[in-house]
Amino acid sequence: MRSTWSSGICRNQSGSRVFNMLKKEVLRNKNDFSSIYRTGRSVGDRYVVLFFKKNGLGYNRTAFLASKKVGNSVRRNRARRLMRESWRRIAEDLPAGYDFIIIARNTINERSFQDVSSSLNHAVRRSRLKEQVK
RNA sequence: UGGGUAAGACAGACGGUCGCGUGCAUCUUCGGGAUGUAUGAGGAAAGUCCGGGCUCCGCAGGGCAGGGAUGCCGGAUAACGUCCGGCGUGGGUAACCAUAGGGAAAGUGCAACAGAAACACACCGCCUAACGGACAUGUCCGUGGUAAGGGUGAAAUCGUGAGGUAAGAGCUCACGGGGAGCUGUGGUAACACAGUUCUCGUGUAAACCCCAUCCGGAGCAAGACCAAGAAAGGGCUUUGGGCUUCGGCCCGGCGGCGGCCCGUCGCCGCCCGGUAGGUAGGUCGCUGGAGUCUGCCGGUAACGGCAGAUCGAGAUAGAUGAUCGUCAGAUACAGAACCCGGCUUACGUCUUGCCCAAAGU
RNA sequence: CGGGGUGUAGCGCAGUUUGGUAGCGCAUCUGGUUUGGGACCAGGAGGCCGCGGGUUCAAAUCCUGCCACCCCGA
Repeated sequence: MRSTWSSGICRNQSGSRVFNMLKKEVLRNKNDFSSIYRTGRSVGDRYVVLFFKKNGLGYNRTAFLASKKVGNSVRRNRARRLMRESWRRIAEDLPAGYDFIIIARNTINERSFQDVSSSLNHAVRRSRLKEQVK
């Protein structure tokens, strides 16, 4: 009876599915990465940098990166988890057919979920993706 | 109470909501979908410093040289450079801690600068008994003796006292110190203690070396398989030499087996780009093992034996997060990547034993 | 994840094998030369030899732990 208690957040009752990241929505090919870096657009904010580009598919693909500049593996994992959780809450409002790369800056250390989430929201707003769709 | 020292434990818990990996079951539009359920990082997962398992190099073989590692004794272990218990040495008021700790009377090398001299020494100093010379009955010069004193140095011939002497010297003696040999006692042994004989110039082997013991190379990106794309074609000629019963055998060449030899395995002409590998993907390897827990027994201990119970990650751009509440308060170092045993390094909280100091009873 | 290498003056490098003096080039500073500058000439300063222990009388060098950077392997 999950749909009963989660009716406010989950869209099962209203017909659309719950947002989960499927495996095909993970960006992993090396050529796609260099293509996005070369010809895609980018938006930077205080804690994250967002790259994006149209991919010609009917769905979005996303990658979360934290380089060694961020810190050791614990800090890198923490950064990616915060970014992924933030992304999960806004991803279904984004237009379909894009590739995204979300990169952690080293300022992300010691930051709370609230900080990272608002930073990522700010970056998405500045990217004007939603206006482009309209 | 303060300081120190040793050993051990934990690594927030519980509940609500959303989210993630994997196993299993069911459904399925077969999609790396859905639902349910179980489970889901560490004491160091780290550094990659050692030791193994496993895989490939055909087997992992022998000898030699060379190289590497270890190095008190006994034990533990699959093994170790690890661990345990002892011995010696050093440090600390103590509890306790550290210890690459074999051999320098097998040989070679090195010891800068300073200093006269660093396997043997005479610069200053002391003496000149013996020998030679001069003046002349005592001095000077030569020659020679001397390591007690000065000075140099990290290090200079065992220390103190007495005898002795021309002056001195383990030259002699007393006491003390070091080393080697022998004997005895205790101990499995390292070693300790006692006696006795001889002896008294250093350090360095984390310098070469000697002695004893051990060591093949790479590493899961090892390696195996699957399907896909692409290529497996042509020419010159008779294809290492010999024998042949046409199966092969002997010799030779090339290559592999970390170096050489032995041994062994594979291959055998030339040319045309000239050979069979390369690219990206998937599956396996991939977690049940020197496993974990409990009890009993043996052992000072490391550890071992027996019995019972139990299954606790397996990702592949890489799964543990977000948020709310309660507990007095809530966290440092930090994330499995083939698997184990250690070492080292990083680090929060708590408990216990012991030592020192001060005060009180 | 695994394998290998390098850290010496502001920069680029010797010296480490065989332990005792830390050196070279460029840059920098001072003086000379020039009307001035460059070039040239002469002189000087600048180093806890990546960090911590150990061996040794003595360590950049030998041994042993850390740290940082770089390279290679699908």
